[in-house]
Parts: sequence; C-alpha cells; structure tokens
Amino acid sequence: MVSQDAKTPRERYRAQVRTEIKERAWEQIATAGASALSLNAIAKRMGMSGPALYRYFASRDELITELVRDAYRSLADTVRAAAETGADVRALGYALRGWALADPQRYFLVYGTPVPGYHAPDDITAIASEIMAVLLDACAALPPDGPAAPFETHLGAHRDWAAGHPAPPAALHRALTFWTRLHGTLSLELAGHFTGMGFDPAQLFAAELDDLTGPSRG
Amino acid sequence: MVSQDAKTPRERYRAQVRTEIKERAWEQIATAGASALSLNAIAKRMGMSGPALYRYFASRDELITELVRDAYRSLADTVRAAAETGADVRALGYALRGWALADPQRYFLVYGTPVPGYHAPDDITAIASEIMAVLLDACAALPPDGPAAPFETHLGAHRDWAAGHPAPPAALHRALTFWTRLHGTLSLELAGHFTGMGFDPAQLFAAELDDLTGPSRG
DNA sequence: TGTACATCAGTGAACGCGCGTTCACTGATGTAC
DNA sequence: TGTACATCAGTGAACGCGCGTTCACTGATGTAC
Repeated sequence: MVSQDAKTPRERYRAQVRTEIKERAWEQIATAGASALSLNAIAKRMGMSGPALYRYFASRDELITELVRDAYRSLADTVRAAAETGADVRALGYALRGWALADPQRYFLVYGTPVPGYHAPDDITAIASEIMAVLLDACAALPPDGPAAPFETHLGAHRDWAAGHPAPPAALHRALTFWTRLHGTLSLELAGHFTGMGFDPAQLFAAELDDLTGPSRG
Repeated sequence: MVSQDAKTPRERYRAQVRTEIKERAWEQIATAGASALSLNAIAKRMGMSGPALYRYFASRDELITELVRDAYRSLADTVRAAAETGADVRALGYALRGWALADPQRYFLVYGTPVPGYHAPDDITAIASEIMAVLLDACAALPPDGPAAPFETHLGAHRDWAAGHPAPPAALHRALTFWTRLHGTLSLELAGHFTGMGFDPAQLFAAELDDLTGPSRG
C-alpha cells in the first residue's frame, strides 16, 4: 500500500519530536496551569536546549494554539465516536464526562477562563461547530417533549449556529441545554467546588442527564 | 456617633491605598487576566515604586487571595441583598447574572479555571457556604415539584454542605441544579462560546430560570 | 559504491525584559512631655 | 506651644531568576551524480 503522504524518515522524526513537545506541554499544564507553560522548561525536560524548539513551533503562542486545537479535535472525535456507536444523547453525555475527567486541564483549556483578547483561529471554531452538529443530530432523534417554551420561538428565528441543519427549534433547545447543563456540573466539579459537600458529583451529573433525556419528563 | 473602630488618619490612609491597589489590580486582571497580575505594574500605575506595595501586602499571593475574598464577599452580599428584598429564587438568579456580567473576570476568579495546587483559606470557603445557605433558604420556600428524583435519596444521605439546614432533599436538589445550570449558561456566555451563534444568551438564561422555578413544571 | 553537496536538527552565547522580593535609607507624620 | 522622639510610608539600588527569542555556528543526515 503506497500512501500519498508517505513520510520520509526526517518527516517522521519531526512529527515524533513535535508530539513529544506537546506531551511535555500537557504535563506542564497539568502541573501548573496553562499560563505557566514555558518553552524553555519543556526543552529542559526533553534534554534539549531552549532554542531547539523553534525548529518545531514558531512561538509559544503557536504551541498553545496547537494544544487548543488538539483538545477540540480530541473532544470532537470522542463525541463523534460515541454518537456512531449508540446515537443516544445519554451516551454523548457520558462520553463528554469521561473526556473531561480524563484530563481536567485539557477541559479547562477549552472551556475555562478565557484569556482577554485571544481569538481562536477559524479552523478551531469549525471543530466547535462540528461538535454542536453531532449534538444536534442526537437531539433531533429524541422523541418530542412537553409544550414548547417561549425560548424556542426565539431560537427558531435565531439559529445561525444550526444553519443548514434540519432540526426543529425544540431540538436546538435541547442541544443547548444539554451543553450548558452538563458543562455547569462538570466545570464546578472539576474546579473542586463540590469537594467537601458530601454528595457524589457523578450522581448529580446522572440526574441532570436523566432530567434532560426522559424519565421524569417523557 | 463614636465608632469603636475609629480610624486614625494613618489607618484611614492605609485603607485608602490598599483599596486603590486592589482597584488597579482589578483593572489589570480585566485587561490581561489574573495570571498576568504584577505588583510592579500596579505600583507603576499608581506612580509608586514597586517595593512600596510591600507595606500593604506581604506578597503577590496575598493580594490575589484578598481579591478572591473580595469577589466572594461581593457575590455573597449581592445574593443576600436580593434574597432580602424579594426572597424569590428568580430574583436570586438575576442578581447572580447581573453580578457576573458586571465584571466577567471577577466571576472567573471565583468560578473559572482553578490554579493547580491552590487552596482557598477557610474564611473564603465559609463565604461560599454562606452563599449556598441563602440559596437553600430560597429553594426551601419553593412549592413542591414533581416526583422525587432518585438523586434526592442520595442527597438526603449526603448533605454535609447543608448540615444544620432544615431544607428537605428536594430543596437541596433544587439549590444544586439552580447553581450548576445558571453557572453553565453564564460561564459559557462570559467565555464567549455563544458569540456568533445568533441567539440571545439572556433569553437562554431566562429559559433555564423558568424551567427551574415553575411555569413549565408547576 | 563512493564522492560532493545540500539540507536541516540542535547548540551555546547573547539580547532585553519584567518579575518578586530584600535591604538600608530618607523624610514626613504623629505622639509624649 | 514647642521640643524630642518614635513610627512608618515610600525610595532606589540591588539580588537572582526565568522568560521568549535571535543568531552564527557545528555536525549529522539525506540526495545526486
């Protein structure tokens, strides 16, 4: 099998080193947060001198952007994989939770405190849309619910984010609340705001998912 | 009127300078995020030399902790004031939203990405409990809702955070979901994740509040 | 298979920077008699 | 009201540090004939 983008040994080596740089970067972020990420520290950990990294990333900002991109990509893949095996909204929820718990700092790089002035490049926002599309598909497949909330009228008229998607306003609403509610419990849990409160965050998450998908409603 | 803690001119001056330091600190946080906060930069903006600030704060960390404390205090006061004038959960929701929108970075200092390894001092977590207590009061006053979710059984047995509060499990549940859902929409909105989507975040927030307090439920 | 050349990964020195923090000191403000 | 002293706010120099980034260079790897 001849691949079109067959890699020369040098290309393979480059890809490998780039990967290792990112791995060390994630370790550093997990330890001290994204704002403490330092190229020199990464290089030191890899046994290289600082300037060497400039062969692989043009600047610290480019590295961080790449990490953000990878994080989005990873979430999109996770969510898509879950949708393909079950197509159930519930499964999407647990996939999201699993992804978040696996690496809280990666989660925060996507959904945490924004850096004032930073704007993600277009290809990253495209991945975000991709995630919403998967969510919309799953919500459109859900059986209809109670009476339409007034907010759904508004959504029907302001659906830029679902342009081209056939889902009805009720599904848009569901997708949005799915997103915001799960994010609400997850981010508070990951930030440690539940510690010491006594209850099990997993059960709160499950309760939100239940409320979102059925039992107490349908 | 003779106050017990009458301030000498020097004490008043000190308090004044401390306040200005914090004001400049907030400006800086709003501009570049909390991780970029620098004592030297604050001093420069005040027309002082860097070391002068050490008369007022023992270290950069102490200043940040104080800002976090003030943020919590401010939220607790806001929420309490709302509870005292209306005692309505809905009013609490809007008070929270108003507080968050007034200064997003202050909101993120409380609810945003945690710094790995940082632990808030006890008096700050005490303020957090105070906020939850106000919320619990308001939720306990709400009329009973649909059938008890299974999660409420769990909550009835794990209510450390509501120790000493007479609210029934259903009220605990409501307080928790109030907190997580509003935080979900708010933090996504403030982080800019809704920009370009087309709909009005205020209406989504209102819809969540509606769902939480009645119309489509009661 | 061997030689000549081009590519490119990585080094080490250097740049300027701003940071938190310490220290010995000056000068103004307040206190006691 | 005036003098002697203590308190304390703020300064300027200095410390060591680690950062991002540039540059000229070395040496290894790959390519062409």
